[in-house]
Amino acid sequence: MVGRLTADSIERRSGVSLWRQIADKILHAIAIGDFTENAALPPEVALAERYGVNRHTVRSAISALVQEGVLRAEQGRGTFVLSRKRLSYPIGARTRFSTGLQGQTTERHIVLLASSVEPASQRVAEGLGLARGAEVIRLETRGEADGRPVSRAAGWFDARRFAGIDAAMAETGSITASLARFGIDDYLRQSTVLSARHADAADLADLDLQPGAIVLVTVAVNVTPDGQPIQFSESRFPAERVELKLSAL
Amino acid sequence: MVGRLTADSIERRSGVSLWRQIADKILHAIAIGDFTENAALPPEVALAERYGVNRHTVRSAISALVQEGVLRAEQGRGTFVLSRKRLSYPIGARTRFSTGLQGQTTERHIVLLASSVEPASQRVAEGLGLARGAEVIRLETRGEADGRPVSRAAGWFDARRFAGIDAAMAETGSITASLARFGIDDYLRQSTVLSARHADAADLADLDLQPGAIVLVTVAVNVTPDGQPIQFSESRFPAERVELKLSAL
DNA sequence: TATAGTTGTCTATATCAATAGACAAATTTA
DNA sequence: TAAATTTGTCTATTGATATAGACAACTATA
Repeated sequence: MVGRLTADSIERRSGVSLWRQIADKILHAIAIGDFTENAALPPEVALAERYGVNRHTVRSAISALVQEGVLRAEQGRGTFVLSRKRLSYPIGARTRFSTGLQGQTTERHIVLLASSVEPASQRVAEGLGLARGAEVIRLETRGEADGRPVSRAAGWFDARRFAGIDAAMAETGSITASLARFGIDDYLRQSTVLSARHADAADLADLDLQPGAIVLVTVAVNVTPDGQPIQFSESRFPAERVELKLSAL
Repeated sequence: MVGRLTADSIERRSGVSLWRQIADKILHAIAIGDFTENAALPPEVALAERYGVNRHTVRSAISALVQEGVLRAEQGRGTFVLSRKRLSYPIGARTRFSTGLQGQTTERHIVLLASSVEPASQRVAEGLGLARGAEVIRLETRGEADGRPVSRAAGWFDARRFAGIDAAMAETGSITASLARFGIDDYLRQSTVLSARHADAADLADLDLQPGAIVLVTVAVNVTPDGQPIQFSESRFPAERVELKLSAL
């Protein structure tokens, strides 16, 4: 029902071009493992027939994916899959960036892109249990695994309790390690709200995506084991490279 | 960072038309509550300027949303928001359709669209702990709340253990009630894998969506309290109407 | 009752997206 | 080597997308 390169799923006049839709389908098929690495895609004429479009339209889709580094086309031979399956990012009671991707990647780390002190917006204040306008520290981060961006997040912390967490983050490259410096040995994911949308210009730049890509968005609150909110965050994941695995909390 | 009608987020040559991107932005802004019901949208010229596009392009976006029933345009007065915020669909250890939407809707139910007996595919077999090709019953369902489709799911059950569950489902309109007839008083969500993609033709028809819409996809396994798999399912949710709230398992 | 502000309609033009067909170039297979 | 298969390139045409400008129609307000 999902994922196979099925015929019945191309929409015209949708505001999404046919080549983009076909590119998305190929990406999805690769992501769920329909094509192993180095496998050959069906020839262009076959794909065109399957989707009921012109061969040139299929070529547009393929060339976009070649551009993205997902496929490699060889004249006379065929078109081949380069990239691997989607990463499976676990979300649970103890959601941690690095440990979650162990086994799937050889290397991963978090980069601190920017930090600032600002008054809490309505939703941040609610999430952290602070008064609206209270000072909070915002950390803008990007998660990378094997050299590819896999997440882009903003995290907010009570400025009074966590003064200097930006420096700690820059030094350690780890939220968990930074919180440890403030006496937080353990923390739990209290709530996660999930949505999806098209990537905007910022996402495209931050996550190295091509226009038209989809991002998964999580808005979450982390708390101490006794239920005290310590972090409010909004994270964006490239849907073509990451799926979220919801594990037992 | 997210959600406001921001200027910096329109991509050209993306395979997604500008009017579709703007329509998505407006939908998102409504969904996260930037516009309350009956609120007026900024005038077309203002939106055009904000996004750096022609007024006619904004009009295309608006007319698509009027078509979808999200907005109402009145000549001389303005354009107004009709629809409410997204439903928040809870996913946790005891994910149940009806109870999860209580409080947010006045009415909700599940419609059985089709059922069949078939050999288990690789992934269904893995999910249910059966041999590949073992007989399974597939139930195709649609969840509706206040008359609007909010989910479209396929569920698979071991045909030997749950023979007749299709009839029970048709009669009761509830997975929980149907399972109860087979002695399952309680069941837990064991795993959920989440992804997002553009809606395909089937989604458009089933979920009453417009072309270009995004769907959230969950693939889940439900087990008895002692860990025995009883249901494998794949559900699709319209991202413009539903967000997923991951609660404690 | 003017006037300003807003949506609705029309014409025209340029660019992107998609189709159609033909043939070249490279590789594999018979 | 010849034939079949597959990707690459080119020309031409059509329809959708986007821009630009002008003005009509309607509403609210000064």
